[in-house]
Parts: sequence; structure tokens; C-alpha cells
Amino acid sequence: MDTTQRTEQQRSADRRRRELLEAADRVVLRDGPQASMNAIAAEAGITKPILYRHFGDKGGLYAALAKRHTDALLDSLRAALDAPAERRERVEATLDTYLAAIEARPQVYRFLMHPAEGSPGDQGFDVGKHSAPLLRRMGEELAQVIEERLDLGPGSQQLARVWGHGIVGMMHAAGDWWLGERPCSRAELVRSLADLLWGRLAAAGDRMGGPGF
Amino acid sequence: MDTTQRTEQQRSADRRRRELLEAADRVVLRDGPQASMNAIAAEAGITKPILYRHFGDKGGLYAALAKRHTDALLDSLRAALDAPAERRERVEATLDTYLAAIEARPQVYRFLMHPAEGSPGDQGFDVGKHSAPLLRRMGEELAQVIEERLDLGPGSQQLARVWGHGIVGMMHAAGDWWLGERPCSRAELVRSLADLLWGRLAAAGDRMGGPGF
DNA sequence: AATGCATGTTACTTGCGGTAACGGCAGTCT
DNA sequence: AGACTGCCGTTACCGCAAGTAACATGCATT
Repeated sequence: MDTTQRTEQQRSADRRRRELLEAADRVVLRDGPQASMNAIAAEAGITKPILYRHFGDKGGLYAALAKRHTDALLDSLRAALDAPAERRERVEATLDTYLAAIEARPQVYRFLMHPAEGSPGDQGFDVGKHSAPLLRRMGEELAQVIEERLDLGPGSQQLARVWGHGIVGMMHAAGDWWLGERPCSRAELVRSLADLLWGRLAAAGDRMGGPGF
Repeated sequence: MDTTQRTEQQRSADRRRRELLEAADRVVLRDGPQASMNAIAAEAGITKPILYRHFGDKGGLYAALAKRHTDALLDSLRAALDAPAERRERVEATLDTYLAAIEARPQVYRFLMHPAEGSPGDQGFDVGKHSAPLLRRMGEELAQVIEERLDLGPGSQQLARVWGHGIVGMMHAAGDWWLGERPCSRAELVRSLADLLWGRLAAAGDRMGGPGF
């Protein structure tokens, strides 16, 4: 039949696609986000046009690659977020999961956070939504969890979304800085961030005369 | 004298440099961060090699360009941060200043947040510190203000730095998302973020059974 | 056998970053 | 005056990466 044919071919194509993605993964992990299509093709043992047939353009390949890692990271984050524990503990677990991930595989992390990368696919200069898709997805995910679980009164949905993206951004920026300078242990970072979210900024006393920040 | 000569030439060169930067600014504002050196040179009424003589490479030009805008933005942020008002008000003023800036000139904003941009100057794949310099500088600046003004007990310096980068990241991510979707007014966004920093996350009640997020 | 189709190739075009190599045009030193 | 030094500017080129024909081949179906 036609359908069985298609599924056969589909499977084969999907397998090939996965192989290609794994090759691309190796190269990107080695050479960074500026890995060339030629290099990726060579790693896969083939030549460029095949890559283009499978993924359209460089952006397509990178998007596919990013989706794999993003999905994986989001899964582990969801696990930390859904664990049966009290709020503070969960927040810390989630922060720690994220930080552990970027610590363990910084190259993947850098790749994921680097969307545009000069790929000519993103012209049109669409301001806004220029952030890495990973950030957006994490923000939305967190917003949903917040809105589901917390009683925030009126306007809760909007508030939850602001918080979701805000907290994710906080985590990301702090993590990025931390990864570059390593000024403290992961556990300390987690604690500091959780403290910030727990309102210690508002509770802190002024240092001397005048209104503190 | 020799010195006067030098200053003469220096002045001329500096003027030229400024003119070139302004031309580059116009092009980047029009074409986005992927503006080509050719286009910039054309806008300035000259050809490529001159740009390279002045700025070394594309990264140099972009760095110079970014520095101008970054300095300007940081100045206005400092003003908001140093205003004589109480803490919450200052936080809101600072958030609002930042958001107003990115709202008024989104193209500049996007350019500033897009460091690598495929420029071959950034290879070497230095994970960490890959963030836009603007983010780093804002984080450090804020950290300094926090550490100066707040009494955070032991380990205050480190805590202040974590918070500085974290808060800046929160502001950035939320701003980016907001700029893309415009889900609410700027004032609402400011309020929501300030509420987050003021510990409303910790204070919120659970929605139903089980420990909330 | 003939058709269709995915897989693979080589060889090309286009466009950009970056770089020689050369040409004039001040002012300066002897 | 005439050679010297710097700077501004050009044209023409190199290298490299993205992306695209156009052609070749193996394998299924009809």
C-alpha cells in the first residue's frame, strides 16, 4: 500500500535525520555554534546538499538540534518542579537542576542560548522574541506552573507569566555570570537566588543614613 | 611642536571616527545587527578599508558602537538608581527607565543584546561571559549599588553580585518577552516585577491542596 | 522493463569579512 | 625647491561559508 510505503520511507528518513543530528551535535560540541555546514557534513560522512535536503537551511538544522536539547532540559526541570516537597525546596531544586545542567555541558548551553548566530534566516529584524527559544519555553513553562499552583488574586495569569519569564531570566543571567567567573559554589548560588526570590531584598536594612537601594 | 601636531591629528581622527560611528549607527538601526561592512562604508560615503583602519575589524566597530549606547543607557540607569527616594520607589524607577529605553529604541536594544552575531572575532568558544557586555556591566553596576547601600550581613559582597546579575537578568528577560508580546502596560510590568522582588512569591498562598510551587 | 523516488555526488554562484597594493594630498625637514 | 612622512581614499583581490543546480545511482513498486 501507499501508506506502508510512506511509513517505511519515513522511518528510514527519520533514522537518517537522527544520525545526522547526532553528527551535527558532535561537531557543534567540538567547534561551537560557528560550526560550518561542511564540517557537519564531513562528520556525518556525507556532503552538504544532503543536510540541506533534510533541514532546509542552517537555521533549520540548528533549530532541530536545539529542540532536542531543549526538550531534554525541560524534562529534567519539570521533574524538579513537580517533586513532592514544599515550595522553597522546589525552587531550590529547580535552580540547582538548571545550574547543574549548564555546568555539566557548557557548550550545549552556549549553543542553546545563541539563536541568531548570523544565520541569514532570521533577517526581517523582528525585535522582541529574539531571545533564545529555550528561554521563552522555560519562561512559559514556569508561568504555567506558577499559575496552576499559586493563588495570586486578580490578574493572576498575567502576573504568573511576568514572573515566569522574570525568574527564568534571573536564573539564566546569574548562571551565565557564575559560569564565567565561578565566584562561589553552586549551592551558595542557589541559596542566594532563592533568598532573593524570598524577599530578602525588601527585608534588608539600610547600610547607613539615607534610604538604601 | 610634536605634541600639538599629534593632538591636531588625534582630534581629526577622533572626529572622523565619530562620523563613521554615526553612519554605522544609522545603518545598524535600519538593517539590524547583520548590517554589512560594505553597507556601513557606503552610508559613510567611503569604502571598507577605511573602516578597517579605524576599527580593526567588525567586532571592533560593533564594540565601539555598543559602548556608546551602553554608556548612555547606564547613565540614565544610574540616575534612576541614585534618586533620593525610598527603596521600592527606586527599584521601580530603575525598572521603568530600562523598559522605557528598550521600548523607545528596540533596534538599539536588540543590537546591544546580540554580541556574537557570527563575527569571527569571537571564536575560541569561551563559554561563560558570552552574554552581552551590556548585561554584565549592568549587573556589576547594580551589584555595587546594592553592596554599598544594603546591610546584608556576612558574605554581603558575593550576595550583592549574585543579586545584581540576577535582577538584571530578570529585568532583561521580562523586558524582552514583554517587548515581543506586549501583554500589558509598562507600569503593570514594573509593578509585577517589583512585587516579585518584594517577596510576593514566597508570601502567596497555595491554590489547592499540596504544597504550591 | 520502466517509472518513481530518495540518496548521494561535483561544481557552481553569491555574498561577506578581511587584506594587499597602489594613488594623491597635506605638512615637514634639509 | 625638493625629498620625506602620514593620512585618506581607492580598486582589486583572497578565502570561506551558505546555499543551489545538475547530474548519477540504487531500490522499490506497477
